[in-house]
Amino acid sequence: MKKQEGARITIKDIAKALNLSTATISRVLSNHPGISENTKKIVNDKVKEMGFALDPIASSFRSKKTKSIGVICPRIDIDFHSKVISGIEEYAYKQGYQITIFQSQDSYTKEKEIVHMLETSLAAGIIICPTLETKRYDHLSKLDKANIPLVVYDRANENLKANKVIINDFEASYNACSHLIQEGCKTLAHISGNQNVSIFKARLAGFKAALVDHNLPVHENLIRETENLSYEEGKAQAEILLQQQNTPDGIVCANDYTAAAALKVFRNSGFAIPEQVAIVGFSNYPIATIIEPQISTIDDSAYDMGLIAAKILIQQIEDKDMQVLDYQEIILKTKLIVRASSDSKKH
Amino acid sequence: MKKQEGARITIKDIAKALNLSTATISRVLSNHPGISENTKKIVNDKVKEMGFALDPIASSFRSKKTKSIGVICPRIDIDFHSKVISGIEEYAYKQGYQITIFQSQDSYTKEKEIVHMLETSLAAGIIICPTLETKRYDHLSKLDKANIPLVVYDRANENLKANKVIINDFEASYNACSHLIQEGCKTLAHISGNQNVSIFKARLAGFKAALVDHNLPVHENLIRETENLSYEEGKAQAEILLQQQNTPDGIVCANDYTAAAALKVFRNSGFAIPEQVAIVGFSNYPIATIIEPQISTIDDSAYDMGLIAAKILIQQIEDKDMQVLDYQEIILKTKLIVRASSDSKKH
DNA sequence: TTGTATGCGTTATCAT
DNA sequence: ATGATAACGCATACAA
Repeated sequence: MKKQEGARITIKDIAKALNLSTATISRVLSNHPGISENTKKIVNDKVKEMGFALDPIASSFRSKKTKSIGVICPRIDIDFHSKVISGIEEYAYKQGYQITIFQSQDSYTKEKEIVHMLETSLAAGIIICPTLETKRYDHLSKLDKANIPLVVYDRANENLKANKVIINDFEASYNACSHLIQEGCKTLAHISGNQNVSIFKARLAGFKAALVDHNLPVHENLIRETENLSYEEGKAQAEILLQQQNTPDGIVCANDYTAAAALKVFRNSGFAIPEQVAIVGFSNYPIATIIEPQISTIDDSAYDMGLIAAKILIQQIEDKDMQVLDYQEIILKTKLIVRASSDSKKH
Repeated sequence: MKKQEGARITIKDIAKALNLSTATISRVLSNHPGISENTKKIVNDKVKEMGFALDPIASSFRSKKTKSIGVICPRIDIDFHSKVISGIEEYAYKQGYQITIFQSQDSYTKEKEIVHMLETSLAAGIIICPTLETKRYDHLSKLDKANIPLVVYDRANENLKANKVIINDFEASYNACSHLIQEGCKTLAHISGNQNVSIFKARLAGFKAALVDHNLPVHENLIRETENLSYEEGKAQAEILLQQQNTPDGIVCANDYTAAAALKVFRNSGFAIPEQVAIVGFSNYPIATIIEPQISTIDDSAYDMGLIAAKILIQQIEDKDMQVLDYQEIILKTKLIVRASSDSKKH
């Protein structure tokens, strides 16, 4: 009886065609040792000839291993996260892994739900940027027991023991502030992000430390917290700064949207940028080079962060037996990019 | 003998605990008709009590169906695509589907490779924005035979028979141009995208049609094609426009980056915006409201596009039996957003 | 309404 | 170096 039209070609068909056992075919296909070069060749040839491909589902089912990496981020359509994911995808694809993406919408409940689902669906590993709400980490720590490797990126709380890929927000912000001081600023302001989030706390701390180290006063009234670092919030806070007695001559912003907003508010009020007020942003968004004057900023290497997160995750997936003893913590270098908004020489 | 610690709970365990057959458990779990309310209840209770969840891999293996939607786009870290994907993810997640993401990097070869892989991995369906290089569509049309529903978004070639979610680029561009004409512009320019791509062809065609319909001349020397609609290319083309005898008093740009560039070039050369040159962009990028003056643009409803793509895909996945006869083509409404760059009244 | 039995395609164990 | 065969967890055809 002829094989039904359209039916899937299986390992059995290859075995039959070559008078070999399915075991041998399987071994060739997964590069097991102890197969003669000759059979390797004839099997591979036949596989190509018949256009055969392993059924990844059957394979996963039997081996209890998948090639699928779960990625959880607050939202995909935020520039930073989409760049990270782009880096993850590119590396993972080359290594034969697929990435499955989830948006937590910054909801802790949803994050837990997604993690649990990935656990039961046998994800090979998980890469996550935890929500702003996440304070407890049980759902993540228990992945260890389930033998699912985990990498946290960007928002890495110190209470969570896990592999981490982060940037040194403290240092980056310290450098940004020091740069403004070197440009001659004396009265410095900071437009900050949500202070419940470690990275924004670190940026504020770096800002303050730079002031202290350079013997400049910390003006608490010039430290303005925002919730989401949106352009609108930046505008509102910049307007408050404008009304202070001690108007700042330098502003370190926790992202480029708020930097753009501050720039606009101060320029519209007649301040020369950077002569009277110098401004530095954070993250190197596209707008930073489109705004006039162009905004000095910190390159946060989002793409690299994704690439490296994928790299250490896959390394752990494939070295599962060899017991990785310590969690890795990769701190990526940031780079201060000086542009017209803070560079008196260029202006 | 006690069940081994850490071993997965299966349907069998539930069956044993309740003195029912695995078939019954399976039926309850997949909501089959013809199960008494009573057994439904005791099974569901036990399932909760034991913290059981179906093994999705085993389930897929057996039923030959997955809950995984493949999404292929040129790059994730492009604002438009990340918004579309965000929409896809949100809808799909609610319906119990996962999305697996791939970047084609605008390579036709890679696109084919990915599609083929999704075919063998039994994707429940595929959502794709084809590459700029894609001219042949065999790899996509044959998904029909494999019984994998397909939805194409944004770049939908007329040669490809498939479900499509697109915007009316012709109309959007026509409206943008007509708007400038109503504002009093007589000499209109267009900074266009790659003319091998249908949507950019349509935007140019819409631009021209508006001119013709309003009895204005089409100046071929004022139609400037770019490869990627980047800010830099926009600048270069704007500078060329500046040197023409017939300097334009209105520019329709195929995206907001080139619009921002044109705005900058013309303003730096002493032109008043919008009084001497009015400008309209396309896509409503974040920069459009940050640049000064703010840029008029077209809202391309990227998020909705993703949402709807997911919706019609899942509908087809679940109605597979009922033979969807025709391909759907959804054309989303666009909206002209008038801002200072083209609105003489507001200025 | 429920139970029995089979097999999906692959990998892994044990043999040879 | 290769073969025979069991087993993974579930869904379904068929039986009762």
